[in-house]
Amino acid sequence: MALTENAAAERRKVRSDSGNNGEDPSQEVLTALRRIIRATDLHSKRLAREVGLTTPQTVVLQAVRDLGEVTSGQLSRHVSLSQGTVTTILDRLENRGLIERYRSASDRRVVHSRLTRQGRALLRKAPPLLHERFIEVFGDLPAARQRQIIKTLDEVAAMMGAAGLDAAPLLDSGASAKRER
Amino acid sequence: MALTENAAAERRKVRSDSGNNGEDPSQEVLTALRRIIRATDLHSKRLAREVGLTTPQTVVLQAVRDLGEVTSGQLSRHVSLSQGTVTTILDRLENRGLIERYRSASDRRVVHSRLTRQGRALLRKAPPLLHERFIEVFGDLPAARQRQIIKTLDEVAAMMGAAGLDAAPLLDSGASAKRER
DNA sequence: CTAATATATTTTCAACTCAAAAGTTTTCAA
DNA sequence: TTGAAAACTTTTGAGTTGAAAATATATTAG
Repeated sequence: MALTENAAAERRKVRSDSGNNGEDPSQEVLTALRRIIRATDLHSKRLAREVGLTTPQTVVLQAVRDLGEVTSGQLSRHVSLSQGTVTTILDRLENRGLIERYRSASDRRVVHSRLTRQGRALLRKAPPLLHERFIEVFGDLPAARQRQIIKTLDEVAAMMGAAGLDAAPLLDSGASAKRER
Repeated sequence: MALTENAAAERRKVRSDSGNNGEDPSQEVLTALRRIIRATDLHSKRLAREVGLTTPQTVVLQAVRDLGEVTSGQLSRHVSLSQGTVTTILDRLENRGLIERYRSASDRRVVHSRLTRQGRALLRKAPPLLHERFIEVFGDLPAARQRQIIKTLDEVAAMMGAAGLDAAPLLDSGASAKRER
């Protein structure tokens, strides 16, 4: 009996809900993410043109700098990219003489990477990995707001199932313990 | 005395030199974004395996459904992808018989796309564009928190320069001089 | 009417990305 | 010792991505 009225009421509620086009909230998340991803792509292409290094190349190069003699597996976990992806990026960096690769003497399966002099020099010119406007605007926010944003982004990453991937490498910084081989 | 003006300079000074231990907040944003982007990539690959449509393909297909007879330029703006990208995705969808393309009779430069029966059928199986876990967890959050998250993501997108990028840069010459036609 | 210009799309190019398969080397068990 | 299994890395295959060049068509100035 009251079914039709309930349906009508529900529709009315949905339609008048917010100023926007009655979008499902997940949809809005998706749209926002797509714009963020596109912005990072555009920025990366611009860096490639102006500085000669894309964002992923820079991230990997910095990781090589920070981790020292490092295997591609460690790199892969550190920068959140698959092993194959890291290999192709290292290929390019090696071809340009920015890094060197060599097999470990003790275990010839593993391949170490390290910066060359040129890689170190190029890295000093430090291409900014985020849009300048972002760095500027973000840096002007109150510290509390900055933390909120980071926390929200981490939450979203966790909700998307990205949590476990970097759990292991947390040891990287602390695992300087005793790893004798 | 110049202290207030040095705020910006101080911000920039926060670049750590050799091991970036200090965890500059921008760096944390970058890391979170990379994990989010990776999660969306992984999800897209999984969809491709299980449903036969990647995320971008689904997004474009849905846009064709929602916009009706649509040009690739309109699609490009609607889904936040470059024109060339949209073309390659439409190529794939067309090859599989999910859409049709045909030139406009009135202006033969423009190409319209529309769903085929099969495209419509496949869309009804609606592959979820976000990780199920995300949809579930996100949906359980209070509505106010959901809105906060969306607002934060939109803010981040805007800070990265992704806000009005679609239309504006196309009119680079003359800067919005209005001309009667 | 013709040439220049503008508009819409596609093509080309280089890079990124992951999964899965393939290739090496090491370790371990029988 | 000899296989088999495990551990690492690279290769392969398919798809996404944007910039810039190339095409095709339309519009406009002279």
